[in-house]
Amino acid sequence: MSKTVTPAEPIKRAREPRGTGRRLYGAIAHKLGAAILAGEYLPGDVLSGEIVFAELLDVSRSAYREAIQVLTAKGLVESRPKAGTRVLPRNRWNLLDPEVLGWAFAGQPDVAFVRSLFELRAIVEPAAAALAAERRDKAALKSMRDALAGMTRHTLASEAGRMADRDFHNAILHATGNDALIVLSASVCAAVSWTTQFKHRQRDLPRNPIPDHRRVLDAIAASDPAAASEAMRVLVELALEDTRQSMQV
Amino acid sequence: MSKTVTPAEPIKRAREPRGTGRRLYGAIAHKLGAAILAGEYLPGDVLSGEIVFAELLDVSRSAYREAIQVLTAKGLVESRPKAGTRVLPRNRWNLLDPEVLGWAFAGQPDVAFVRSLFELRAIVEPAAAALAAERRDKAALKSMRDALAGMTRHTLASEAGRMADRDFHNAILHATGNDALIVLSASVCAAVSWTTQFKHRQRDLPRNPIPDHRRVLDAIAASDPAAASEAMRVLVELALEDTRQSMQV
DNA sequence: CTTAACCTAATTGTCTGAGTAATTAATGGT
DNA sequence: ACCATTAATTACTCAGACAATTAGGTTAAG
Repeated sequence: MSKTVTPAEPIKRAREPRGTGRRLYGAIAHKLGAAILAGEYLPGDVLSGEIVFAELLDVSRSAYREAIQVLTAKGLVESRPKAGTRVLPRNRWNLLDPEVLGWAFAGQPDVAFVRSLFELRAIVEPAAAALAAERRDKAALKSMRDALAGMTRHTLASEAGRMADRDFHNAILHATGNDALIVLSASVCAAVSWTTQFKHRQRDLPRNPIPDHRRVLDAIAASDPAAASEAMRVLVELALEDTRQSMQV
Repeated sequence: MSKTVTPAEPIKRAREPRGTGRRLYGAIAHKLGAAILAGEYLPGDVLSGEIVFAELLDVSRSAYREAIQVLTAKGLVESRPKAGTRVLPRNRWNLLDPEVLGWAFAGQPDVAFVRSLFELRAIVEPAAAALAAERRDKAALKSMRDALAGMTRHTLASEAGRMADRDFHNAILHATGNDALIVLSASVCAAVSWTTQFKHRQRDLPRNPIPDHRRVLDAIAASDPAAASEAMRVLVELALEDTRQSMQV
């Protein structure tokens, strides 16, 4: 059933920590985007008119409209005169957009969606590892080695460690030299760090991830596509296994 | 070298055919987005301030700013007080966003980028076909059959035929039941129709695509993942071959 | 009764102009 | 040479008016 919805509370104008949205319109977009991803506003729901909604958020219509343009650009809503702006069906959402992904993980993420992401990783990353094994140059290998060193030094429980993990997967996708895959890296890496953070939020790491990563690196360094692909396949599968335990996926 | 850039000419206010951008801010976003994708504005370039740029486009600052929010949401530009709004490096662009993809193909698309897209298809679509073979239901099979019938009835030279082709690939990705893959479908299908249109722009179709598609459909209907994957692999490879001939990829 | 054309009202879209806040770059003191 | 302070530039936010579009109801015709 589609009904017209209103915001729960005004936007906090106080400077927020950072990352949510440095500017007012960004904060609004974040708030609404997260609400939509959390299922607070359902597809088909229409956001009560610009004037009343902006009024309730205690912001100007300009700022509200600019936020709506952001959501529109990401396929979350659509606005038409007389009809209002309504939440689009889920299949129109750009779920792979890094920012949307962030909104999805701002709340309790849907287990089915997390499973989808791992399935995507299971498809893309082994293939990418194989390509990387064929095309890697010295610079790319150095990036991977540095990232692995970072993962070893800091643990995955720390922010720095998760960033190193992200860098590792990022370096592999970059080594493919494929623009489309590199763009996917932004999404995949976001998924990696979010799910990793999730695992640690609930229990501490049951398994040392370094050996898995090292096998991938060694295969790529040895220019062995088949081995790289297989090693990466195992890595993603184990990661899924860990995640499954901690969030009943 | 990064310099400050200005628009070439004002926005045509007359009602444009359709599809470019139904609203003024959409038209501005389309114009600027296409210009950026075409390399007219290079990464690092800064768009001369809001006031002067909007003035030169002959639009209000509101409309201009809303357009910039769209580009920002897609990772093409970034705005900061005192620094201006500048074009971001290419690796920040959301190249898989359907709208960005459209802008990329609005001009002469980069051959390396087209090759990247085919490589992505070659990775994703066979895997998706395999998953579809495992999980397809009657409704999904019907969608595929209908799409294939549409491709047969209209030719691929017509818009309707290309839409049917799009529907076919779309149906397969939907049949996987994987949200992440379904989102990718929007991008992949855009790539499919754009490249197909490109092929036909230069020479007429050298080969009948129906048998290739039918083999995929039959394998999925038979619940044979390996055969579906292989059939799809061949299909994408042949499509790449055709495209390679007509645009020196 | 169904269908098509028309009108109206509601809502988003666009414009203008003013003032605020953030950030960079220059300035001056230590 | 380095750090705090200041100034200037730019995007950001606000307010209010008017225009353009269209959903939905109304009327007329088939």
